[in-house]
Amino acid sequence: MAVVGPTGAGKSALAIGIARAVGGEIVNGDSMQIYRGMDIGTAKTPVSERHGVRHHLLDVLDVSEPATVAEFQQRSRAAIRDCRMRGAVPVLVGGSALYVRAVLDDFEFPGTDAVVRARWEAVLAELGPQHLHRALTERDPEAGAAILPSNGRRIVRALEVLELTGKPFRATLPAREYVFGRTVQLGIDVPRDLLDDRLAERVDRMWAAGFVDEVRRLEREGLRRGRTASRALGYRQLLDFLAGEVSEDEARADTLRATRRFARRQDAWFRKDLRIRWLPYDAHDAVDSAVTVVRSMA
RNA sequence: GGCCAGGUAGCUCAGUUGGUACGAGCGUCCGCCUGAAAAGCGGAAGGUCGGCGGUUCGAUCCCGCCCCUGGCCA
Repeated sequence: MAVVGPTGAGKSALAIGIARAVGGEIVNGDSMQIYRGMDIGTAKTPVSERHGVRHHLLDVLDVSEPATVAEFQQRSRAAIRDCRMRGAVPVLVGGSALYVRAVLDDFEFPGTDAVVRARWEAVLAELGPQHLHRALTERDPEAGAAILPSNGRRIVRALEVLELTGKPFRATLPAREYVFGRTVQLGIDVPRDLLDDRLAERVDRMWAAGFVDEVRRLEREGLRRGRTASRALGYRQLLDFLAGEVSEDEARADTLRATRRFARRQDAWFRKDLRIRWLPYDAHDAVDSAVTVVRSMA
């Protein structure tokens, strides 16, 4: 079972409720909660609120290490298999839509090579995305047509895959088909204006809980050089503040803005997945209905 | 009460020496997304240019009055 929805919708609490009711375990599907020490800013469920439910893939990376979807996919699937083998219901709690899909659906990642990647990135930095896009179109017209000339990141990856595999880069997402049997996704539905209010409160709470100090501490542990972790919501803005580039108030306002934008994007992404069963955010019987679903599949 | 600055997109502000507002950033809405995805990229919708009157062939830009905001002076 997967619990999805925009950030701040209440996924973690619902998932823990479900896990307790059916003898399940939580598998983290959040790209930033996998980092050790990123607690306040990622709204990681404190141990005291986990009610003894086992959590997988939390705190497994150092902030200076990069995270990747492919690696996450492997680890997450391993955790799910492990749960199933022990008879526990794995509950994937997903804030990161791509991560969730990479786990549940038939995603195959063609591999990567740091040297090849670095070379194309150097070309990108020097000549710009338009130039690279022409190079891509020459070698793989379909990928060239599917990827916008302004999107340097995707162009680089396409060229990397092309060079590595010698085969054209499939620039479109695979079909929505579960790889595991008996899979269900539950979405938490929150009206946007209400979500906006909640996110504002959440940012306030983070600040009150010492978010700035958390980032200051992580900065000493190498957050700034962490390719992935340094881009996390709030962390990025606070690093700018600590570097003296913006005021703390600006960092805070910007964090809220970015969080809202993110919530909208994630919501849009999940909405398109018609397999998701949506529950109202304030449904009192959410755990019960989830349990019914799980039982019906057993 | 007087003086100064200002009133242009939801917000912050550009701009037009009078001839259909070239606007920008942010926000909003929508779309794309396969090894950085809490990332990256794109598209769209929004404006009686404070109000009224005058000058003019024509005023957001000129003149008058009024209203509002901020600052200074009394």
